[in-house]
Amino acid sequence: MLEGTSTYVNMVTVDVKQIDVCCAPVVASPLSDAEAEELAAAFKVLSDPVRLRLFSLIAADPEGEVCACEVVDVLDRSQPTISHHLKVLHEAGLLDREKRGTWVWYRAVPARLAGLREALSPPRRRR
Amino acid sequence: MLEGTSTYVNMVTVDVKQIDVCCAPVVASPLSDAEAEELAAAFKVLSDPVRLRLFSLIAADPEGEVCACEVVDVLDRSQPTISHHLKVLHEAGLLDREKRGTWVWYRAVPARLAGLREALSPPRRRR
DNA sequence: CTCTAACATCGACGTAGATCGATATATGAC
DNA sequence: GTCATATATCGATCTACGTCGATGTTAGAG
Repeated sequence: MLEGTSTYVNMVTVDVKQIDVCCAPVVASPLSDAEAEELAAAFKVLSDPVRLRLFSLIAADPEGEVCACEVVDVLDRSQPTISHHLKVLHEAGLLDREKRGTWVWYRAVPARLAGLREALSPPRRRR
Repeated sequence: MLEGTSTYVNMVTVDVKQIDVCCAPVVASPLSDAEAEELAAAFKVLSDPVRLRLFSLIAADPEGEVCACEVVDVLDRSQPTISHHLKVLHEAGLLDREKRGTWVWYRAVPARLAGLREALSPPRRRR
């Protein structure tokens, strides 16, 4: 839900996937091919150090949001590279994006992170 | 600690690094360069669908351990490819490895998964 | 010893992706 | 309108890595 991508009719539409809780716990039962693809794609987004630092920078910010202009100079990468990584994080549902005038502000999406954490959760205790 | 890798003597052994809790929560404070590198490397291991299915297959097994010979035919990959992925998972500390005769048995390492889950945890509540 | 099966290693190939400079687009100031 | 700044897109380059066939290694059976 949310994030509607294309509305009702979506013919091909590779994604729609990423959204939401993402996946059942890896440890609970063997992942299907589709589940594995989806989860792997999510972790791939987190598998780059620059993206991790970008996300961390924004998620840990006391104001709760950060202007892109602030992070461009912090890490040792060019502006196009930073822009690229922010886009990847946004498309993965990890960052919310809001344009105000010339600037773009980013906020972390805690629910998305929680979804990934769920996938790493231990199985339900049996009694 | 734990995770002794090969028993006492292990000569070359590139790692030793990865071990343990891995990283402070991403959301708590901005990651350092080193922390980001380490965490990214960990997530990279989980960013391949075949590896995820392999790990899931083993972690979800009721016996708690799985022979490599059982998983070779399950996924649609060659034996060298499966062997490669099992090695990556083992070196990342996600799988324990025990050779018995001709066969090799793998077990999931829950603590390692918990470490990664920690890194995705929300920050401590303030009061 | 020979033979066979399980697993690992090697080398090569193909694709994905991180990076940058150049350039395009958008917004506000003047 | 012009100009400057913030951000996005494009195209090219370089490297990382998933994959496989061929081959090597180890272990048990006979």
